[in-house]
Amino acid sequence: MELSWMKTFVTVAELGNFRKASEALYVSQPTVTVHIKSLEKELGVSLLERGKRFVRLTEEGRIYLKQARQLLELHQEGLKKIQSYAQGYRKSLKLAISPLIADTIMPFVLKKYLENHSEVEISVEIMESNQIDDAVMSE
Amino acid sequence: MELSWMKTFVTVAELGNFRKASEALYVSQPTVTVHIKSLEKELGVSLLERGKRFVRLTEEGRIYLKQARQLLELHQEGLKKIQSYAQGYRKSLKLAISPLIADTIMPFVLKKYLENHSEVEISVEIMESNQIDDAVMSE
DNA sequence: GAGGATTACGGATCCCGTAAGAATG
DNA sequence: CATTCTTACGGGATCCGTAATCCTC
Repeated sequence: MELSWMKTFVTVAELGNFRKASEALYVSQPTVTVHIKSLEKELGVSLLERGKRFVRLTEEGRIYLKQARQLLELHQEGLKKIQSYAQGYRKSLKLAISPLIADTIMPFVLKKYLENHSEVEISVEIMESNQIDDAVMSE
Repeated sequence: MELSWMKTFVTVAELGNFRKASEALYVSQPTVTVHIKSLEKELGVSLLERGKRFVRLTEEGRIYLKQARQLLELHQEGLKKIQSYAQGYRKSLKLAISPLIADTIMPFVLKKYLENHSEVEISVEIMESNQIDDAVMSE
């Protein structure tokens, strides 16, 4: 299942016209036909009713349109999320430290850090040094 | 963007192992490698950290895993919804009728119908006969 | 004949599996 | 040398655009 098929379908549904959709998506008209057919074949239902001089959604098409929109939306969100993260944005930081450090150095270091990174959410777990290795490995 | 890549990724993440994933998905091991690489390339981030003797999610991977799961779930729901509909299940019925009918025949017919189809949700719109044609055409 | 969708078709690309390679323990 | 992931490679399928066809106005 190819997401671009859904995008094509949604575009056709919105523009009500294969040619306009092909222009909006910068592909040829036959490609639109093929995308729609592929989608219909994979779903096993007919999504668009090809009238004489118009294209209309079938009831199945109307139902699936909602789904496809949600899916594409979710996908876009995912892309955004993952890429903003990759660009360096962080919102949480997990720390595992030994009891000794936790009582002595850490409070001071943490205070300093948060002064400069107030947007970062920090969670601290206190455990023995020899457990930290495993904890990190197993995330 | 191919949904099967996400499926492969989720499977690898769950099984923590390319080979096991390949067996679970009934594909060869290289195919798993390729799917993951394709996904990583398209997202522009590294999802899995290939250790010497293990495979682990990167932070990006952890974030995207949630997304991918949601997306696949949504997709499954969509398939189910559309196919149960195609099998004949209906839950709503829209009617457009003229004022005269609405006052005379319709109430009786509707009552009868609902006695036998209690699961169907009906919405009635009253409009002039000559408008009904256009309304149906434009859905 | 203009406009819009489908079908036909050819070349480029992609996809998957097999085989070989690399790295680890 | 057993296990596991990656790279190489070849044949088949797929994908897209151009061109031709169909159909309606």
